[in-house]
Amino acid sequence: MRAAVRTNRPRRPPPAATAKLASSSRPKLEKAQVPLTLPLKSFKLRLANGPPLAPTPKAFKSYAETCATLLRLCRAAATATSHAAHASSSSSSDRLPLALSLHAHAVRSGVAADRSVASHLLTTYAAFARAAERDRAFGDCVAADAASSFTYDFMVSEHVKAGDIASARRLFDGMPERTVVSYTTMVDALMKRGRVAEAVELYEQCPSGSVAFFTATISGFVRNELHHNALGIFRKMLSCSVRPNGITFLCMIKACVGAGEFGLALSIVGLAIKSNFFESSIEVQNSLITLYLRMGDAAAARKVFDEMDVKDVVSWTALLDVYSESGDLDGARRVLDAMPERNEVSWGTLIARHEQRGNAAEAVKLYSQMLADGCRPNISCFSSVLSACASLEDLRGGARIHACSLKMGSSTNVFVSSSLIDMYCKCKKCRDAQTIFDTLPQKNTVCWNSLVSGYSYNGKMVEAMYLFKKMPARNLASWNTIISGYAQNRQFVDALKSFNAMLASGQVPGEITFSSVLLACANLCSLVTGKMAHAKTIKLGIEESIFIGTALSDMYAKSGDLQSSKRMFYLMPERNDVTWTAMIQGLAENGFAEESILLFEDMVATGMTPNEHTFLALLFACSHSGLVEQAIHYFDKMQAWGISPTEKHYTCMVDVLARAGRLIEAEALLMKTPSKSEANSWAALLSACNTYKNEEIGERAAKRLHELEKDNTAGYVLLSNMYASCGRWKDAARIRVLMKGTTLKKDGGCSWVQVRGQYHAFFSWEAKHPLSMEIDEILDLLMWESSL
DNA sequence: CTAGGGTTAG
Repeated sequence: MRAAVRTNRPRRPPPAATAKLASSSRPKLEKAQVPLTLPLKSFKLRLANGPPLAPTPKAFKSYAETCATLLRLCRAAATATSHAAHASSSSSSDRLPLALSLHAHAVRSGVAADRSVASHLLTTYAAFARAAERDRAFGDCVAADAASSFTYDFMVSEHVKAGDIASARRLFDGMPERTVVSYTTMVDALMKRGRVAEAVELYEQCPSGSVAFFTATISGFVRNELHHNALGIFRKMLSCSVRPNGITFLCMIKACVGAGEFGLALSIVGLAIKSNFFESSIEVQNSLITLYLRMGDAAAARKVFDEMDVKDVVSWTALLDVYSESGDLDGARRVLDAMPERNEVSWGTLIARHEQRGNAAEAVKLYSQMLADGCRPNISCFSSVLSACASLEDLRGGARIHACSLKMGSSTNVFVSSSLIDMYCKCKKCRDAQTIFDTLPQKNTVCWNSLVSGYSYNGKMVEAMYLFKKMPARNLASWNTIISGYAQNRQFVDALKSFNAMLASGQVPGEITFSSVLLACANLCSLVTGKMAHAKTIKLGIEESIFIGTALSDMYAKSGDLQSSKRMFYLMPERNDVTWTAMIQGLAENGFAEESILLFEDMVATGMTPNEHTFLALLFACSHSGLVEQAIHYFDKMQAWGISPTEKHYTCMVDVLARAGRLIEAEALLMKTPSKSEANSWAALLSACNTYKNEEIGERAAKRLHELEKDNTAGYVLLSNMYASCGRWKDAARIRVLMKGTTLKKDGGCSWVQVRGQYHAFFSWEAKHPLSMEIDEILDLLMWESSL
């Protein structure tokens, strides 16, 4: 069954083309083929007898009309061949020489300057894809003052079709009188290229309006995600008493969906039904499926689909998305298999949904199935599957798709190349990403952002900043990329510097910006900067956002201002699991273990589901306050909730047991740890063995620690300390010598304060601060005073 | 010569 479909597909044109062919081109083709031979033959005969003169104006007119009709027949033959492959190619190829001789003949007999003949000549050459002759015919037409509005309209649209907007615009500007049709063509072309401002200017200049003109403007705004502007145009259109048609309704449903104006959408659907544009248009019905889907009413969407008389690939694909959106990807797959025919959009939808939900492997698998089904991937498809490869760090798969996009000529598309840059960077191939970037003929801000983000992902902040500075244009995402890049690489001071540069540049920060900025403030314990950021969120009116609220509460807690942290937490209009976890963690880190545990119980009481991070914060609280029994209780409870402990949970548990001196239990738990790679757990145990002077377990722990991490300095220090504490000085010294031999340097502690915007750092292993002498003196003084 | 605007995925 599937095999039959597969073999048929490449031969069959896409459904949209079929519909178009059926409605417009095919009747034309038949009309052209029947009378084609007869008049042309008689005309050839007349040509052979020499050009007839046109003695009376009436004869001249009829001769010109004949000429025009014949040229129309020639053109019809040309368009018929280019539209349908099954039309006999021989019949059209001999039409071009005929058209050429007709042209010559028309010139000789002086009818070439006839408006009708001139425009037919033009359209004939265009249909034969003879751009040079077309332009010459147009020039002659203008010179002979035979250029009608249609001629200009036609040429403007020819330039637009060729992608030459500059020429189209020049011609449009030079038109003796601009028509609504040309306004429509220009507005549409500019909108499709994202040049909204220029399009709007033309829209406002246009003195009148037609359905197509208003609809093109609406569609342009929708395309550029300016949905509310689209709604405004619709109102304007109605106030000009221009009646919307099926296409207008289609665009308006899209506009309402984009703007989230569902009520309005439904009344527009009502209007479409009343004016009979609903039943007659499969497209309007298809867009209604998506409308209900976006409204969250899957049942209604399904009902629309079921009640449709005629369904096409688009209807089926929309249904497929109804299943994907509700999370039923298996159901979506069943729809795909049940579809009478599939196209690249159907596959692409399923691939994209899998990719978005984190099923990257499935997305890649579906991609190969799509190829096997005979569908050619398009831009969005490449983009989704490359993102999937990026998250899988699948360099081989990604490179294969890169090769495929190269073959199909899509690799230089900005969407595809941004995904390629991202994919290579995630696979740690920054050089390849850079090469792709360098060879791009035109790049947009997204391409730049991808590479900047790629370098910061690989910890190369110098390169990232170099690129960032070179960017021709920066948007909010660019600033977010560089700021979060610094924050992720723990260069918090640089993150704040970039934030200040952002504000100075006039770019308004967004929620994502603040989450990085507040993270930086929290880690620098820079309460003053954090408060300033807080003030900015209030000014921007985003302090009520759940992300901002959580980040603020976290920042205050990490900076030690628990009062403010709690106030933020309790004032938040809504909280999620992350919010609760941050507060529980904040209390725990500041030593309020009991309060932390109470808050956890509150969280559960409100019906919120704790996640693995919540339990980690809770166990952390217990371990820092020596609440052994509680820790054991919550560790068991966590598993009852269906959350399996990670290495970090085990580390916390080992720590709390070991600190309480329950070394045997701690070691037993550690042996049960599924992944035995967590060196910190063994270090915690070793440290406790040091405190409780247990050499036997201590030596085993040290051995494991050494196996796991040869370069783990902490292990050496702990072991050495343990020997020292037991009085085994020789062993202690041996470890110290070993450390020196491995050129290991003991990691030291570091603390800092911020004074008038300047950071002062103090290291445990060396006195580096230039004022350390003075500081020590003051410290002595303070200690002496407090001892009085 | 009756144009010019279009449904599904990202």
